Amino acid sequence: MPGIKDVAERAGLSIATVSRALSGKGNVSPRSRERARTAAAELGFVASYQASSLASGRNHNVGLVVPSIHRWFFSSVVEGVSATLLDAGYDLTLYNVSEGRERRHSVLNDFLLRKRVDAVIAVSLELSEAEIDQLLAIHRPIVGIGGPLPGASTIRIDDSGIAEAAARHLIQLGHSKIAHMTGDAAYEQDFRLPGTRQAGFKKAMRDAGLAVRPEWQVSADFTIQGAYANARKLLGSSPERPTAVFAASDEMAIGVILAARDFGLRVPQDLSVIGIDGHELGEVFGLTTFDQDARGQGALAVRRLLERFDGAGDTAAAHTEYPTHFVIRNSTAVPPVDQGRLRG
Amino acid sequence: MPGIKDVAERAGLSIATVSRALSGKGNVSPRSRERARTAAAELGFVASYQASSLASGRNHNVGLVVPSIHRWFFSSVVEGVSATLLDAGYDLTLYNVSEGRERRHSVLNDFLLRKRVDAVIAVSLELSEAEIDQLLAIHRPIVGIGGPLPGASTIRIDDSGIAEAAARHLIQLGHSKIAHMTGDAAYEQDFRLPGTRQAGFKKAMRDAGLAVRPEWQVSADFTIQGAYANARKLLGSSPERPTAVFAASDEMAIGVILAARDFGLRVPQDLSVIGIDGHELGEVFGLTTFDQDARGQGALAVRRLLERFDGAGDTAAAHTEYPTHFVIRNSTAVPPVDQGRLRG
DNA sequence: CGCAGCTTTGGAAGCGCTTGCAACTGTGAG
DNA sequence: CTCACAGTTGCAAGCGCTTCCAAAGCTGCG
Repeated sequence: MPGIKDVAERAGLSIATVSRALSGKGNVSPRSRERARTAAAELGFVASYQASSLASGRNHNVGLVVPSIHRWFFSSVVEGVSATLLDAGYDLTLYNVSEGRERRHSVLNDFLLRKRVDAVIAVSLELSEAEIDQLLAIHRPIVGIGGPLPGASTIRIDDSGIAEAAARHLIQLGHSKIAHMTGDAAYEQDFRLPGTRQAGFKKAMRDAGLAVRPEWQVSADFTIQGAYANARKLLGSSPERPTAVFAASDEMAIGVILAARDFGLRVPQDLSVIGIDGHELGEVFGLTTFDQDARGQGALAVRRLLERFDGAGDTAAAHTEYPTHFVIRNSTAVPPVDQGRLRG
Repeated sequence: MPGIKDVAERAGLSIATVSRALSGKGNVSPRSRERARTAAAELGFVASYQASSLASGRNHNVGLVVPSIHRWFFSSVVEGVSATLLDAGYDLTLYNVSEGRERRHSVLNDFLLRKRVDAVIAVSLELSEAEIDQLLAIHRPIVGIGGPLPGASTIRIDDSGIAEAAARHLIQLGHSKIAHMTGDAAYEQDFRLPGTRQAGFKKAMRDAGLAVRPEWQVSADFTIQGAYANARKLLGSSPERPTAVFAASDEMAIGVILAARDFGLRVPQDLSVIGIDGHELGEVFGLTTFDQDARGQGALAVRRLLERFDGAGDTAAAHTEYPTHFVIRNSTAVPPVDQGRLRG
């Protein structure tokens, strides 16, 4: 395995010059640069990351902390982060902390702190102040996606705003009996997102003078299967059925649609369903949704960091509201004619 | 940020002793060990990975190369690998090479070769001999999951065997008009998996004396939406319809089920569907499938590597066939009574 | 009481790079 | 023709650990 020394010998240059030539930093004559490059290529030399990290303090490695890898949002963010990082020549160290607080704790302490990553991207993870301080203390930029992260830069969509708009869309179609499927308490703890979206929903309802019926506020774990199970309860047991469901994620909206089909309810004729995400499956189900480009959010987070590394960016924590797009397909329509009213 | 020197001073020991005490290697008196630990804890000391890697040659980091992060199989493997690695105190460097050969090439060359990872886990990736040689040349163990990897250890399920068993299950139920949804050519190139499963299917058909009709051999990209689109063509256009579909993955099987529903076909009364995977969504759709524990495969791959690191394992490439379980739910049943035959 | 043989300890030499510094080269202006 | 200066280059000092080695401290047995 060739070292820089071998390259230097072969190129007839000093180690220092080779280092500068290959890294592009410092002044090197075109001639030397060319020689160094050729020699390196011929030997198949690749600089040892540990050595160069140790010497330079830069790792070319960013840590990505996600609460799960199975939810659409998270895997999409990972994809965006990964692609952008790879393009820039950075490694991605993935920390999947799905298994609870304990793992999360050990990740933060034993892994991130080991001076191993240049920066941290935390997705939908609410850290305690102490945890953030720890992270900030090691002098590494942090950017948070999809969750509040006091003291760090964040990228978020306007959760309450689009939730409100989603609900308003249903209301404007004429719905008044609207259910909301929100996220589980387990998620609330970390992400606070369920609450935010729910708040937007409630605001829209209140503004329209509509009642938020507690029995129509259901929750699930953000998965299709979880939402499916609970939507069956919602649609099967209520003496009166909602005419529309606003789900806090596309996966949950799909679960609702599947449950509706089980009961012979047609979407959108009998039941309107709206989600949030822009999941690839939305097309199959004709799902009306707010498209939040999760990949793009991941990519943006990385670009932000790269700017910082280049020294261009300012150190101040910046908060970006990532734009979303309303995608109307055919899972939402005017409510069915009220049977009771017809009869009366 | 405290260094080992600070710990040594505080503990009243030499740097060498502290290093031994904290790493657990070499003889250190219980007293010194205790002192070193306390001092390290008080200072919040964590050894720099780059420094210790440089000095020891061990990185405590394994590279995981996946072709995508969105397919069920891959994200499940990532999950299993991640959890097991984290438990063992290792970092996971993720290389998502979804964007084609070029990216793959650069990952192999510029990233993995940088002496940064202690081992490589390649999922469903077929590497050229040259690429494998390169990997083996840097003296790092490689284990492949779900794909052939000549020269490296592999973990695979019996693809052709379970495909054969799946087809046989349909045949034994009485089906003779069986379609097969296989993977795209794009996947074939790297994974060879579509072909292997297809071979199993064909063998079962041949053994039963049944014809493999080319127009019922369809393919998709392993996604629900891709399979859905092509299943619509299959079920909609054929003059004669198959009574059963064997899909090479659960996600594709689900796509088939959704397409069937669009045509008013009941599963399993009108159409039997069987998949392979053990996808979480299988339950929602009552999908009969072969459960391959993808998480478990990831975990096993890591355990294999850890054994090697501990020096216990032998260097020889080992091939493990990972067990699968047949899960019968209610997407498969006897074929519908043949209308033509009734009339005749 | 002495010594072999063990455990425990610290000194110091790296691991393979980056980079500050000083020396050296070549250029154009004076 | 000389001098100042910018562009190049190499030397050598680290980066923060691990680990070899030799020295020191113990133990127990003859």
